[in-house]
Amino acid sequence: MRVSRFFISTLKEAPSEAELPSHKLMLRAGYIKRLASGLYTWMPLGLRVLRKVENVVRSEMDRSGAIELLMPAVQPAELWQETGRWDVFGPQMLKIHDRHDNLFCFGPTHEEVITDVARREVKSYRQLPLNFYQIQTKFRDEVRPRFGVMRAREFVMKDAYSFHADFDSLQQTYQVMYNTYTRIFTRLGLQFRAVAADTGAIGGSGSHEFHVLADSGEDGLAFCPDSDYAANVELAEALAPAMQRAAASEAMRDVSTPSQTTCEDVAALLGIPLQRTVKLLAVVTPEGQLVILLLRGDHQLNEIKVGKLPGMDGFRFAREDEIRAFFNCPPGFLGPVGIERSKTRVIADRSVAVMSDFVAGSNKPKFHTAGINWGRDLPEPDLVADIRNVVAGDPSPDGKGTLELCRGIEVGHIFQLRTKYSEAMKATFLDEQGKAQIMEMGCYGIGVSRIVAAAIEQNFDERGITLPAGMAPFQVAIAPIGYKKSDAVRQAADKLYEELSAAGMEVLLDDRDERPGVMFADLELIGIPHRIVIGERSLKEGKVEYQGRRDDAAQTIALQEIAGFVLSKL
RNA sequence: CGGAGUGUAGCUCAGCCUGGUAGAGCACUGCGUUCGGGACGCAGGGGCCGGAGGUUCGAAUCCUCUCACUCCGACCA
Repeated sequence: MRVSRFFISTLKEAPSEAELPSHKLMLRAGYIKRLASGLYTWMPLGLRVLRKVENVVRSEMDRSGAIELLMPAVQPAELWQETGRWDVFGPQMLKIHDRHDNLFCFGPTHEEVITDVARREVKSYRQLPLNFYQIQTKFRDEVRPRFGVMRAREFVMKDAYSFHADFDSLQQTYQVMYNTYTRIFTRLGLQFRAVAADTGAIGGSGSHEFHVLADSGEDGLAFCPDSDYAANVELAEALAPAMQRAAASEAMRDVSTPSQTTCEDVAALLGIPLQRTVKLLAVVTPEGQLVILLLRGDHQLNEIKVGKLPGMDGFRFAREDEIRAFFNCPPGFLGPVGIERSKTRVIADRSVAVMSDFVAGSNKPKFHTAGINWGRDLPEPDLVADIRNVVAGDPSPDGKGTLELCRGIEVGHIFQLRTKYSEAMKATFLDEQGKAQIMEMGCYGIGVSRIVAAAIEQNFDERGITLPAGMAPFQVAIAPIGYKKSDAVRQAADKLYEELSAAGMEVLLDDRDERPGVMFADLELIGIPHRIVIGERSLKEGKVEYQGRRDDAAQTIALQEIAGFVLSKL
């Protein structure tokens, strides 16, 4: 491709909305342009990168035995009403209606549509197993789109759905997909980790997420360096402390905390470790009951774990007026002592249940209570459960060593759906006995457009994007110095361009006749892995200059050898 | 959804407090000089100062409402 016939629009300064390196660089390099919140145009350069990712995903999916199809982006409401997800999915789903006032949505995912395909098309166990996939634009009306295409509302996803005669078959395909995903992310040159995961709104049983490792990632991951345990923090279990609760040694008494409303401030004032404090969170169940959650001062609530407790699915945090009405005390001084248990439930985290002589709010403004002990000062909790996020240093749930934490960008997620959708939509087949059976299902997603951002998050330097050749928009750039002025340079550049192109390389010839600095800056910013500079000076000696995008310095290569040299690099 | 902040040229931003003819750098057009790391000079084009209402002789500037965007939070009581 000649730059004069292509479209490159780079920026010296990044638009102020961008925060992450990948977002800034994608805007500066002209990969993407923002249209509205969470909506981006893939400009020609960025589209080339997106297509490369798509192609790797497609080739590996094909290789795994999955079969590509393409479903409509717009889906009728009735399908979603069949599975009950029309309401469950909530405001994340973009609902639209046609001229006849029929309801549709712009598909956030395609379980319903594909299950409809399967129940119409699959009659016999002989047709199973099947694994369909598509690469398609999805729309999810995110609460807070951010980081460019990392968390966009409209994005490109590869979604696959498998159908099985039995659970064994599902597990086999699940494992094939696990291996396929591992191959895809390895081929793309990404540093990633597969972790056990929560199933969220998609549902089902077993589930793994694939995360690209990055400090800017929105997900916390827990892993054990001494074993193969790895899980999303949402899911990672905090084991019950091995220690027994110590006997009470202090008398319970109120302490003045005039302006200390957080555990941190109270601990600092009293000169005690944060681990000696307990914080109280008031939540409300869908039935309207106020429930008290207790956590150690240094721990964080895990809302997903709470949501899985009996009666707690769909809980929300109490509003301040509800708190004042219940405790007769403003937030900041709430505690578990003296609570009328008949009106509430007290759920204590496992680590809180073994505490003694602890400090919590007093339910009196400007005071906290110290020396609190279970049994003596208040009844035992109604429920002891794991409701906190694990922290670094917690024992690994598999009993082998301690956990470490890191952050990741979720780029893939595989689920064993089992019969959640096939049952609701009556997707059945006839088994060997001619008896109707419900199909087992799996589903497997990859955030194709997100991968582009995640890959750049792992591959950049102060000059721009440094994507590996498999993902870069072009593989080789030719930068002629004085393209229009020097016949020798122009002829050599054109000839080399033809030669490399004929060899099957994706070559970008910078024939803009720009000054060298401008060319170099652009080519580095947009991330071309290999650059050949042709100038009059070295050309007289039959030489050109080569520099890899990640090299510190250029090297001189004979013009006759450069094609073979670059080819060997690819 | 809650909090904070920002909306002025394609991009980055100044001007606003203290109302009085709308600015700079980059980008863009033309001419010239330059030509191996984002050149220089001269001459240009480009703005309903997010929108609506109000105050005022006069509003980018003050007031009210509204919309959009960004960040933080959505739990730490």
